[in-house]
Amino acid sequence: MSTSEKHTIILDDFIPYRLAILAKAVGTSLSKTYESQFGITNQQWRTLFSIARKANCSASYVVTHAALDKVQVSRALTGLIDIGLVVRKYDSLDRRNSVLNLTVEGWKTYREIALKAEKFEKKLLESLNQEETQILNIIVSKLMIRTEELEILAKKQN
Amino acid sequence: MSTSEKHTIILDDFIPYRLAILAKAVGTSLSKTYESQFGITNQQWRTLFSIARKANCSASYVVTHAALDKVQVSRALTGLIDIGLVVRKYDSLDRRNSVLNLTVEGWKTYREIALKAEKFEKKLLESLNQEETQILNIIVSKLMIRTEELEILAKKQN
DNA sequence: AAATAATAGTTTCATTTGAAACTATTTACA
DNA sequence: TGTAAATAGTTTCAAATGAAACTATTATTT
Repeated sequence: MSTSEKHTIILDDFIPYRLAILAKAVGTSLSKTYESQFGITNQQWRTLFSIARKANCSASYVVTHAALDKVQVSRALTGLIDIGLVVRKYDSLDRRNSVLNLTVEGWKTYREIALKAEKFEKKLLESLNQEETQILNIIVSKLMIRTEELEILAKKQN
Repeated sequence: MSTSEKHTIILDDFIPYRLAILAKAVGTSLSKTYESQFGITNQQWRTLFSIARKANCSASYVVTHAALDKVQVSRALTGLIDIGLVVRKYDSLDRRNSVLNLTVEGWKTYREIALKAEKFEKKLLESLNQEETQILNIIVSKLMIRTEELEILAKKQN
């Protein structure tokens, strides 16, 4: 074995790479089920789903619950308000906080997209047996936690 | 249960979302281990790794083996050649095809990044037991295949 | 052999992105 | 009370992205 072969990483077997490819493929496939029909971006539907889950929430709530940054949420909201799916008011007790809600049309769109998303997920998971689906969820949770741990470790070394 | 709650998708439980978040977190964490030190982007190291795996390859080879599009590969190569990690010649039998190789410096950088990447993957997978790691690989493969199937099915319906 | 199509790769341009700077409001504290 | 710090959200600007148009070369057709 030559020196150059000692550390040969086969991209196809490298977990971070595999996860990136898979997540992109799944995400692209899913987005096709709503983007053209509803004219909504991934960031917008994540925002929509966050507001659906918690009425009267603020943009900050969306930031933490949709894993978007505040710039993305600000832009997603502008779009959603423009097309009449979301209404924004401001908290009278603290006028910095927005108070977000879905309109009737917003709820309708939300339900339609949610239905499609559920169907998509169901079809995707048909390829796994019940045990695998369960373990997948456990593994994803473990890897998320581990990644955070590694981040903290790395920071300490700087 | 109200109509609006019937199809409540909790983002945190939605597999496509979970995969996206996980892949992004892992990718960001990994990229920190090489981006600053080597001044190399994700696309560039994927390109580097593809060439390391197959000397004298063409840009098209990189396109298929690094899951990048031809624009990304073209730009990654420009950068890698600029900083002296890759040399490009052209196939004398078909001058459209490039013939790519790592320089001595390219091999050195490759080995250093490969070592870091391996360590990172190892640390990441420390959170899983051996069985889980195995199943993870099986699941990722199955989901990749399933996503392709769903894409084909969706296309047929248009 | 000339015209057409196909392939490999690059450049252009319009859009997307995200960090940093900014506005507006509220809180802390001197 | 007035000044500084913090918080919520928006805008700006420069870089990253990707589709489409482009160049260069080779293959195929007529």
